[in-house]
Amino acid sequence: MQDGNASAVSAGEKISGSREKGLNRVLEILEFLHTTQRAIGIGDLAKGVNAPRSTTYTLVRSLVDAGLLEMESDGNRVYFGKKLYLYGMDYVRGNDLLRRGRQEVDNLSRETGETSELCMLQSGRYTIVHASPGTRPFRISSATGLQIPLPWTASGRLLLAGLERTEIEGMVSDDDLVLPDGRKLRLDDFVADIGKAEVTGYCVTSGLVDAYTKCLAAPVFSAPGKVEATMCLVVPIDTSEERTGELIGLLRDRAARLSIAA
Amino acid sequence: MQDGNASAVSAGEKISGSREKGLNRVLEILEFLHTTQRAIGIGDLAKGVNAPRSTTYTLVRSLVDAGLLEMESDGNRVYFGKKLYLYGMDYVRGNDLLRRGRQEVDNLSRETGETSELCMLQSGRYTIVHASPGTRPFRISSATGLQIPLPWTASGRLLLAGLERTEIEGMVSDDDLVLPDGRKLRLDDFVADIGKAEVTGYCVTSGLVDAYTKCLAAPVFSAPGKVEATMCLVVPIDTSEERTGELIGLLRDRAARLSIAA
DNA sequence: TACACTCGTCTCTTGTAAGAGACAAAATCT
DNA sequence: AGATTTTGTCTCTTACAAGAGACGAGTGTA
Repeated sequence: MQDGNASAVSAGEKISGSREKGLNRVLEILEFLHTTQRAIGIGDLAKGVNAPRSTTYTLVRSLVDAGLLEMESDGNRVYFGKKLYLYGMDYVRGNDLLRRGRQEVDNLSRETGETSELCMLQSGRYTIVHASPGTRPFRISSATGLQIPLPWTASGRLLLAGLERTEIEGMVSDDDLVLPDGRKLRLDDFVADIGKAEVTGYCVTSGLVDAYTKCLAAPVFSAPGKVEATMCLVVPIDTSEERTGELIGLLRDRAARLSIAA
Repeated sequence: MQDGNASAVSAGEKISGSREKGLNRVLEILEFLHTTQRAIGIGDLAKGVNAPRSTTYTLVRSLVDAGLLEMESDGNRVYFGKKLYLYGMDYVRGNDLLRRGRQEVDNLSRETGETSELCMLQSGRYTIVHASPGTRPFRISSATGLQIPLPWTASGRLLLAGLERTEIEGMVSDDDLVLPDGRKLRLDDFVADIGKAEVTGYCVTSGLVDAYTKCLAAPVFSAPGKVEATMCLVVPIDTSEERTGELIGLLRDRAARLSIAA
């Protein structure tokens, strides 16, 4: 059953090397475009995923023909195509949690004026699946699809609830424990946080991703004990105790509502 | 550049036959899931795209590991995965026209109460890229991602504006000319319709897809003369001349607004 | 006008992935 | 309980795709 199978052992990378399977090349291409977030020339693409140029041309042509990628009007650079958008919408349609979660997040940020996000694990990485900006003058950064080390976030602590310590270790690299400001988190503390978050049913982190915000998160369950996603609010770090409490209450309420129809 | 290259020759299908490239198999799998619109067992999937079972298992595993597909909780059936959703959102972000088009369509259907759609060509096929349902008691069918023969729609007539007759023939099969009620359209008439739509700057079709609706469409240009998309409204066939005229005016206005910042 | 790039296409070779098929275990039917 | 189908995994062969590299055309820069 899909357990820690050989290939899933994270990085791997196998020293680049020889004959690579076409499909893998394609997966790398897609992932690369996801990180660049913009159209890119085929030559650069080949460099970026370090694949041979000839191969890259062939694969890109297939993908463009299939509509997964689209050629920019300049006839050289490529980026994601309509087909991927359509498949993505299919995913949304087939996924109640995501569809309703997006809705709740949008509501929440409109009602509170704060930045709100829906987060999930995506192949072992913390991922912001949907974000709604809030109305504060200074924009709190956060974009859909962004991937962040689990230990930097409140949501990360909730998403790992119920996992064995060894499993957690497997999902968190040493680099992940180093915060943006250079401080290093101890794994023991992180594991302890996870346990605490599980029993309290929410999690707050202050000044982890940056010094000026704190992050409030509540779990969304797909089954008793199984955390499928989190909803969170990103607020200024000097938000009062009182308001923070209110927001957490609201957040937990909405997250619970989402949990119902798993 | 990219002109009618060998592979693009539509159907092809090559009588199924022998060794198929892995990537192609994957593309077929994705397309198959797009048509079924729901999770499906791996065995059935193999049948559906008629690929060997062993191959299908291998490919599906790759795709699941990569997050393009997700395994249903029953551990057998698969459907689209979060990665595809994220890539799809990347596409939206990188595509002004789509982003603003979705917005306009939502506005339009809210303001008029009618079903509204944004349509584009997707590898030679007419595709409903975004749809917003409208408030009428009877739901007019139309789903995002739906693909319909070009001659059945008003939008189809606009999207082919400016193409040579031979190009049009290449994009329309004989089957496409047969309407849902069995009537057969003459290709000449269709080509004539396209020319007419181009000069009038909008298009109305009555009772083509079904007997109870008419379809109003207006073109969205990405460059002078180049129709990139259409916006359309689907209304009851007995809508008065007067209201139809109003709606067309509104539609053309909004479509023109979309055309500005190509 | 030479020089140093990158781009897109082609050809040829060989390493390897697609596929056939066999298998045990699980699920489903009778 | 036996019969029948389906599921997931494995092995082995060979057809063929990935890759190396050469080529001409295009672009910039010294």
